[in-house]
Amino acid sequence: MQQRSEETRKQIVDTAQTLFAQHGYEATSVSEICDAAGLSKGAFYHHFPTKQMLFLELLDNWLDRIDNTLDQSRWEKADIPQAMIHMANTTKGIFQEADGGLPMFLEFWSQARLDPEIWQATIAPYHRYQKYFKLLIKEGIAEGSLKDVNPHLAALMIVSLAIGMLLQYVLDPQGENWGEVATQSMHLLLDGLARREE
Amino acid sequence: MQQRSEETRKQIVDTAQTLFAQHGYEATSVSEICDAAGLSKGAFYHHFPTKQMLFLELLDNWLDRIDNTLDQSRWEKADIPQAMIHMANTTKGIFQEADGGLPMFLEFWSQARLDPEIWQATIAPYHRYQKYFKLLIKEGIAEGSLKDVNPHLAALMIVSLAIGMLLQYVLDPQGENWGEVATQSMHLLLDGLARREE
DNA sequence: CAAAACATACCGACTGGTCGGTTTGATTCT
DNA sequence: AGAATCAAACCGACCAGTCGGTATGTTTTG
Repeated sequence: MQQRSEETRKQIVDTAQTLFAQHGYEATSVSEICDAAGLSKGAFYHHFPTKQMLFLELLDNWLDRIDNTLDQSRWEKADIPQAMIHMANTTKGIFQEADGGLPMFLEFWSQARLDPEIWQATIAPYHRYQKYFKLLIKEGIAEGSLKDVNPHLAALMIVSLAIGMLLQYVLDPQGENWGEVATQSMHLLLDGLARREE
Repeated sequence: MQQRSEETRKQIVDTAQTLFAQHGYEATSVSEICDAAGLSKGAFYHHFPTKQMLFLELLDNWLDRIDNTLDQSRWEKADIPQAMIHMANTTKGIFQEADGGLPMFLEFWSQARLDPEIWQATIAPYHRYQKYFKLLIKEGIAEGSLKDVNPHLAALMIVSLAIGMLLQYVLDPQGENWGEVATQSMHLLLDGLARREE
């Protein structure tokens, strides 16, 4: 019993993931998901209270995968700048992890920005990343590998860069080798653009 | 006669701008726009072929205003880094220029990303900005105020930063003084984060 | 058998867009 | 001047279809 139930649930999630990525959240109807999954609407609403809740599950899955990817590159590096560069390297994986699903997250979020409940679910992880990098930079300053910059500001910058690149990746996936761009950007950010007097 | 027509058209555009910003693009129906504008659906479709086309007009208006804002800070420059910082200063104005309308652009774009025609209308200005900054950086390198970095890459970074901050501004307008953050970030980007051996 | 799992038929609300008709205001004709 | 004319501007009832969600029935499973 539980066996079949879980399979069905997984089937719904997987199918929805694919269709959302393909046509977007709004453009994909519950009926379409059911048809493609070879199930009925009854089955769908047996497993999920609303379409939104199904989506939130997808969102959580994705955030979890990001967290894992990010944490992995945290521990092996002794030096903060190196850790940051390594993180930039993993960006490509994060891009692909979403597997074309990024636009749908964006769409969903922009739709649900007025719903307080959904709003919390989306903004919380964002603040988490902000704090994460702030801490990282503080460590870097403490260990002397980074300048004595404003950690909060620097963290905002890094998050901005990440978000900006994610968005551009969505916009134009083929236009650039975004994984490479992420890595090089981190180097550039660490070194600075302006010529120094020597 | 033409007098009235233009007033009506403006009325539609203004009302739509407000409602889209308030509730989003999809969530705002044509009927709602008509009601709020004190007009009929017939009037609406007399002036605009589709809801999408009305939106594209709003988009164009906004892009024009950005271009103007950006170009203004271009000519008084003495030195490329200074011009870049000055541009970062104007970011705040660009944020406010959209006046709560940013989410709707995002939503619309994420919805219409599969429509080739709309796609062109949205991606073209984006590429324009990329080239604009690339050129700026080349000039900076030529005049010796910038390091000999990869101009394309640096331009991508700046655009990424801008996009990322725009998005975060949308996400959390009150959370930070984003105008100030933009300015400081540009300084940080020019100087770099990493401590130099001296 | 009871409860969970799934299917089917259906609902009410709402959508963008259409269409035949009416109003308006400037132009032309007498 | 004033009546006739005509096209642009505007109205609003009305599609044809979609949507998320529900109520009720049927099958499967422990």
